[in-house]
Amino acid sequence: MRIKEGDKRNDILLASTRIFAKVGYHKSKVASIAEEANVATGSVYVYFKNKEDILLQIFEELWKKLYNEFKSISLDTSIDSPQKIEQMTELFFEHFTADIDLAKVFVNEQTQLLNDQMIQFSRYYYKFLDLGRDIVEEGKLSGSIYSNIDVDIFRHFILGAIRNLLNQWAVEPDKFPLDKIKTNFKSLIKHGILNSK
Amino acid sequence: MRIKEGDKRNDILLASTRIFAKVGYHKSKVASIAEEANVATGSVYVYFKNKEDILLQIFEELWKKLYNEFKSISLDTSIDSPQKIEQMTELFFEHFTADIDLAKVFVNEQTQLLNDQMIQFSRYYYKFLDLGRDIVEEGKLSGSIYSNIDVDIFRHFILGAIRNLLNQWAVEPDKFPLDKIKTNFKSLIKHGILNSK
Amino acid sequence: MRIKEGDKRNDILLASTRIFAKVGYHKSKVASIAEEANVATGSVYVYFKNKEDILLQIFEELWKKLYNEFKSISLDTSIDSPQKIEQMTELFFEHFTADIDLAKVFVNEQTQLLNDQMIQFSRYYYKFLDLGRDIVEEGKLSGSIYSNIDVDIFRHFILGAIRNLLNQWAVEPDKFPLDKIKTNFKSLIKHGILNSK
Amino acid sequence: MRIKEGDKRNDILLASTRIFAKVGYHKSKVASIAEEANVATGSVYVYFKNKEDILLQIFEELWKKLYNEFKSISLDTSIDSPQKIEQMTELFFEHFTADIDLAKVFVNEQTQLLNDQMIQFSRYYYKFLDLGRDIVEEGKLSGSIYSNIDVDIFRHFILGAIRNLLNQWAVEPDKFPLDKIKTNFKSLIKHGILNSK
DNA sequence: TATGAATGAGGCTTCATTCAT
DNA sequence: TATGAATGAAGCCTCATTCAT
Repeated sequence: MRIKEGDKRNDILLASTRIFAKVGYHKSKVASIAEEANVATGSVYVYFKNKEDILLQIFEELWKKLYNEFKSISLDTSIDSPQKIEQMTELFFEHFTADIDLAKVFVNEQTQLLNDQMIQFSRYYYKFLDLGRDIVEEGKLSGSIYSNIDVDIFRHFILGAIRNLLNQWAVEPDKFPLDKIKTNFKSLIKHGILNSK
Repeated sequence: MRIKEGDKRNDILLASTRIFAKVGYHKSKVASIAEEANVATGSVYVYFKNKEDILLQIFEELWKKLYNEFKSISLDTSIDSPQKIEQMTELFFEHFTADIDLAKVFVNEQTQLLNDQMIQFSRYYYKFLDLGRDIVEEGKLSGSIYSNIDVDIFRHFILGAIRNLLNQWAVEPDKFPLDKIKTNFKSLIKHGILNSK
Repeated sequence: MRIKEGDKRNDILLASTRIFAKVGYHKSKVASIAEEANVATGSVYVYFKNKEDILLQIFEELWKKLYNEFKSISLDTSIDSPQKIEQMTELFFEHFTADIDLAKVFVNEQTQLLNDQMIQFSRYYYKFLDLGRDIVEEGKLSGSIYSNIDVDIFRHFILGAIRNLLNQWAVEPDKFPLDKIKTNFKSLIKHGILNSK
Repeated sequence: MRIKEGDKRNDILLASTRIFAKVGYHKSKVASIAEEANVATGSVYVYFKNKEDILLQIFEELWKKLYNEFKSISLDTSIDSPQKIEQMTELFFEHFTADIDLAKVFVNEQTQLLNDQMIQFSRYYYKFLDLGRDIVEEGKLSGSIYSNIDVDIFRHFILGAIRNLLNQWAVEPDKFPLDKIKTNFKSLIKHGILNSK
């Protein structure tokens, strides 16, 4: 007996994340998702338009949450731009390492889906990207960040790097412990590799 | 008129790269590949075990070439480690921007394939990664690269960043001109974002 | 209007028997079976693992029925062993001549399937063979059957003979009327051909 | 280097018999046959119209040989009908037990092929059957064989029994040693099972 | 005759989606 | 809403046969 309405939709989202993480979106079967969610196959179509819609909704929820968390950092006037980037990075890693299946889905499915379904993809993702831009712009203006850095390129630089490190962590958590990843990541973003001393 | 040996296999590889780039591996149909290659459907199976094998062979050829090109840079004793990294980056961008379809396939399909078929995936990729490690180690020893950088993490940091930038370039070449990407990328890798004045 | 449960599975079994009888198992197409059963192609796979499974299930049902019918004869203590053999023969012919398609499938497909899928083949067939052995052993002990007859050989002797006669009847029913077959068969089994006067 | 012409055709026939015996006619691939025969795939079609033709030719050679061997027995006036049947039985077993692959092909493929290709099937098989009829008729006339036996039915009775016993021998030679099969078979044909003492 | 790469029709099976209940 | 049996379009792959050499 379900506690309240809406549970079923969420069960399906959670089950899908698990299944997508395990075998990949294209090899996942709607029937398996339904089974994993303890729901009838047909019920999936009560809550979602089709299989792709499930994936889109996973990303919708993901970016909605991330955007909202990031927004408060973005609006904080007590810290400077590089600190904001560091906090956002921290938050980003935290969010995904708390849910390894979600991390795998993000790493493996977002690029393709984005290329295919640019129009329908979560607006929150684009708003999230905008937040990033604003923060970097702010840093460039205040002089804390190199002024010659292209904001758009930097955003995709950093996202790509994070994504790949998350993937390595998800695949081999022992070889890539989170602390080490985060420390190195922050250092690389801030100072690069050159020992300019 | 029979075409001389070897051509058909290559025709199929080229056609597959085009098709995979356009619609993605999973949505590609073997029949479409055959048509694009001007070959009968069955001929695909003369040269490849199955559809996945085509993708594996694309990566085999890709990494074999890249590894060999990178090896000569790696062995060059006249340049230091940061310069090697810069040259390798340059070569990497060149290789993929010369073949936008190959770039798309690399960006969109490699991670999933690697997760699924770790064992069968091109050994040259792993040898390529090893080259990268050696160069960074060398730089750390010689003092030109920060000694606290973890080599494994750095390799995946840089690869992820490049991959995502290649993707942006492939999707919106006008918004992400190659020169701008390369300049920014090199600067970010070398010095990071902090304006240390 | 959905048909009540159980019907579709049986429809498919009956349709398969007809199709297998007409063109042989290997030349039968799943699509034809589905059409003959007034069912969608995919529905076949709701009830059966694959095409071979249909054939296995046909034999499963066949030998289950035959075994159960034979068991009651076997247990009857009011008749002696030769009479039991006669009754079983009678029943055997009856069962197959009542369903000529089933007869054809039995005649044409069982040996190959048995050689290929010994493990999955109906256990009822082996239990049926055991019943035959028990009856002959019983006859040998009571003295009504030659004691020098090897039971295993006799079982396969008689089965082979019946099978081939069923085949002739199925192919040319006019040339091989059932009564004649049965009379001759029983006589041959009992007394052989020698006119020992 | 081949010794003489005609070898290749025979190589293919022998290879086919082996392959058909091992996996069954329908599951045999022409390419496998060619490989087994050390011949190119295309060469098979130099000597045979198609795959089915190979099977037909195997049976053509088989029944031609058997017919010729049986004819001399049939014409021998020094032995009576039951003795002829015994000799033919002996010959039959000898022929197949000398070539277990041929036995398997005979057992598993003849019935289906006969049902499908009645017209093209070896005339020698029908002539062989005729020999059998003549001998039995002769026995009935001379009084050595029960006069109420139907010749056609008897022929198929005996062929079916032999075929099934050959199959058992081919599958489990240890459980069904040839001597035992032959002794029992002859006894059953001659006297049946009833202990009429 | 001999070859074996090339062909492409065809079949089995899968699985997202529907719909009668 | 919820179900899950039923659907049938679609795709991968096989393999008998051909044919240019």
